[in-house]
Amino acid sequence: MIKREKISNILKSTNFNTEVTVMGWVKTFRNNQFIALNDGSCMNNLQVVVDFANTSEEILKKITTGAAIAATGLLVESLGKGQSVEVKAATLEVLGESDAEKFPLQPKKHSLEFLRDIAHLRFRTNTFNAIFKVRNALAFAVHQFFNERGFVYLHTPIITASDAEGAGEMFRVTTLPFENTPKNEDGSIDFKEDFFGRSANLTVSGQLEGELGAMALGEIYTFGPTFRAENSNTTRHLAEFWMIEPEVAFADLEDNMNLAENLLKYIITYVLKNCKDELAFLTTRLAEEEKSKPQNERSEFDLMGKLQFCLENNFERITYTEAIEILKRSKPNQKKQFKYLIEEWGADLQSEHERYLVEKHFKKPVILTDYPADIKSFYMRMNEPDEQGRRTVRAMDILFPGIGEMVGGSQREERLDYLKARMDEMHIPQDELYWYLDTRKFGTAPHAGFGLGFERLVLFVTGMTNIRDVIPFPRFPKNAEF
RNA sequence: UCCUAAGUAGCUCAGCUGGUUAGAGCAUCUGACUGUUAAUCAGAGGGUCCCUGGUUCGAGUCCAGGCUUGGGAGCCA
Repeated sequence: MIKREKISNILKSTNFNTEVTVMGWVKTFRNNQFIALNDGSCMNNLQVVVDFANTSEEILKKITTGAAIAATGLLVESLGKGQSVEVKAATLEVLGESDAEKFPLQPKKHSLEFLRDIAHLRFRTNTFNAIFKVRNALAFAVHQFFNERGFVYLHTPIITASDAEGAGEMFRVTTLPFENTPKNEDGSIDFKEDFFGRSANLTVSGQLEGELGAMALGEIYTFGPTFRAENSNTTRHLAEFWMIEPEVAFADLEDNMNLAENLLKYIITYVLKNCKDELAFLTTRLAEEEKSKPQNERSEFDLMGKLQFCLENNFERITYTEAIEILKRSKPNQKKQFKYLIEEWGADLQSEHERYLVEKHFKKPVILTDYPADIKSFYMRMNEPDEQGRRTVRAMDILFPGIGEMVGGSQREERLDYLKARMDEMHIPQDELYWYLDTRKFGTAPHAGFGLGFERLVLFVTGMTNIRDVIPFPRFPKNAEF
């Protein structure tokens, strides 16, 4: 194929009157003369000027929105106002036609709901072009951050046999037939006949395996798909999502919080530096959207301002107990505006409470630590009971404005006897997790880690509000199209 | 799963207290124009009113059930 010039390069070029070949998809064709051409290399379009008097009617008719074309001609300074350069097409080839009556994208605003229905084509819009460029940059920044610090990128399994983690409903993995399924004498399914010789599921977290790696490699992280079969219908849950899970040996909760905060700030800095056009576009997009909201619901920062603010300020770090005190004294609690009123220590925080802390009280990201043991997982390190005998664990959740829980993590319980006691208490079978317990038997050490929901990060950075719009092909209840 | 709103042309939406042939803007098609920026002007075509039942002389409109979607809640990342 003829070597094409990327539009991103051409728009920056000043090599006027040289011949170039460009290939891309037609956004609009105005006045039978002007093609707005996009090849995905950047957000902006290149104007290709067609000499319609000397171009066959047959070709002109095929230059429709969505068609793929190749154009060769001189790069010149634009005569028109909206752009600095343009290509005067000497030859024009239609690579792939696009029936204008059937192509669903028009040169106008489409609702995000409609675009979700045509997720296979929504990449061709400015908005999704920007979102997936930013998503890519975020992913790259994650790897760069950890690589610079000597972390090992560990590939934990996607299929797991343990269903003891309690992190949520799991998708079953099986090759057993749906009919005449082999049964045990008691009528239950005989998984010995199944592919793995036992029941298997898609992973809900790589943490336990990650800990095994950290207890030898020192510092590891995972970054892969995660699956939850919860019937969650919200703007911040997916059945298939990507999670980043670092795990660090010889680290406590303090180190863990520092790592998470540094990671988030590093990534945001990277994107501010490397995705200027995309963030500028998304900032404008969000501002437009905010215009339709009532004044009191609009945010005080625009998207860029919000990201900048996040970098310039330390995340607020408070304990659960302190948070409860703040919430108890808060106006919405005293005026009984909360749906769930905060009355006593031990209550799980509802999202209205988290939002109050983050969006009203502190107005910045908040790290909540030391939750009551009763509402947290078995593997979190137990604190000494306080003077009132209340038990807490060394957990931390990082809450972001508009997103809620972005990060959930903890210092891990490294003391074998404590861990076993907790597992018994929570009815987690020790024999199934013998391999996990082995790390505490042989050379146990303090360690800590967390899980960062990648799509939630993309939401925050792009200013989008529905998690289904920041992953190419979202999976959620009743939907696995594409 | 619960609460709530919605589903009408390719898209966004109007359609009153049930009434004759269901509308608009954009898109599409045809023609005009030709340095346009979501081009402009004139005309034309385009409908399983989400599905299944029911009430009624008559249902886009009312009732019941279902499906899907948006928003909120729960589960969580």
